[in-house]
Amino acid sequence: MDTTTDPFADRDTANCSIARTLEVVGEKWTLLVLREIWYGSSRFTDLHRMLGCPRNLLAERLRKLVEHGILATEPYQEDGARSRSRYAITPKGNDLVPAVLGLLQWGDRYRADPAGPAVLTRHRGCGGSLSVQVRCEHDHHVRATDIEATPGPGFRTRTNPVTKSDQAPGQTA
Amino acid sequence: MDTTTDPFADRDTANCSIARTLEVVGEKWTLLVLREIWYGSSRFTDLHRMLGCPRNLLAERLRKLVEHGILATEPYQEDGARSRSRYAITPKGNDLVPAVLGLLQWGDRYRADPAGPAVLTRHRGCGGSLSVQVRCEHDHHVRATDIEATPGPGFRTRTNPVTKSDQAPGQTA
DNA sequence: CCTTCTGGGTTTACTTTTTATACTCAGGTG
DNA sequence: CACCTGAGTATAAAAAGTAAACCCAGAAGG
Repeated sequence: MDTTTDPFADRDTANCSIARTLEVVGEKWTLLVLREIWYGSSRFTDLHRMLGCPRNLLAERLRKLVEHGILATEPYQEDGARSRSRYAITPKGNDLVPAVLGLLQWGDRYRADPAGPAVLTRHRGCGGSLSVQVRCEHDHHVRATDIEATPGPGFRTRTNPVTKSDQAPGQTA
Repeated sequence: MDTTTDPFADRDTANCSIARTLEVVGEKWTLLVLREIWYGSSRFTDLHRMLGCPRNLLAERLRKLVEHGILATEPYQEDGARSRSRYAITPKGNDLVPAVLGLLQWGDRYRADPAGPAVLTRHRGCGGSLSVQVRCEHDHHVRATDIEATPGPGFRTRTNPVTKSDQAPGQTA
């Protein structure tokens, strides 16, 4: 590792989209709440029964997911009952599917039940089983070892809060 | 939701590959440790400096990742120094790339710096930028709303710990 | 041989999250 | 009016995370 010329060695690690995503969905239960909603639950009590998590945490997680526009509440009414609200996934929430399916795929490969995966995912209609893939814009399959990370437009170093194109290399700590 | 015929309504939610994956990599800092290693760090001190996380947590996370075969330690030696060990990602660890890139992609879309993503990922060689995609085995692009989940071979209900075709009902716990 | 330095941790005291369980509140039903 | 249900709040105890000090092995200097 050449730390003197690698711009990453001095980058501002707080400015990271992985970290920012985890700030929203990285707490315990959050991704599992979404899982249950994808699997068909939508009401507080159902989510609580399926997850077995503390009720206050469930309430808090739902609030945060709604705040961030990943879930939306919509009113519903069972007859002979007052109107209540339930939780539905939004398109922004659905954009988390590749990430979560990536976790599912890894778990299926390395940590599934001896009998096999508990859940199979299929393309509705065509019925084909799914996989999460990394592709480049020329549609090549990209293996982990063929990924190259470079500074983007929002890149910042620790010492230089904003990196513009004419930026001189910063010094190490 | 028809809870009387939906097998998912009574499924054993603990038997889930998403949950099992999160047991390994779902704790705070774990995925960020992997991020740093993908970005090029490998030594304890470098990881600690980049992440700014508590040293004991870093040690614990590294231990767990090694235990699970996601990282491996390998000895290295700078001259005039004793041999130490550093951390390298394994193929099993690299299989987490789609999931993590999924998180990155979501963060880039919804929570990036106003200037744009801090980091660009490219296909080495071809240079094309990357995307994480869900595809079916017939290579169709699959949108979140076109995903269907069905019970797989390891499927269990709460009341039936193991679901085989001929299974008699067992007791819980 | 003794002291100091460095990388790679461990210990400890403290704060924040999570957990479990009890309680509340707004309608609707008998 | 008492009671039930879904959807939460409140609260106390346990677990996880944090910050900062401490430790240890070997190399280097004196």
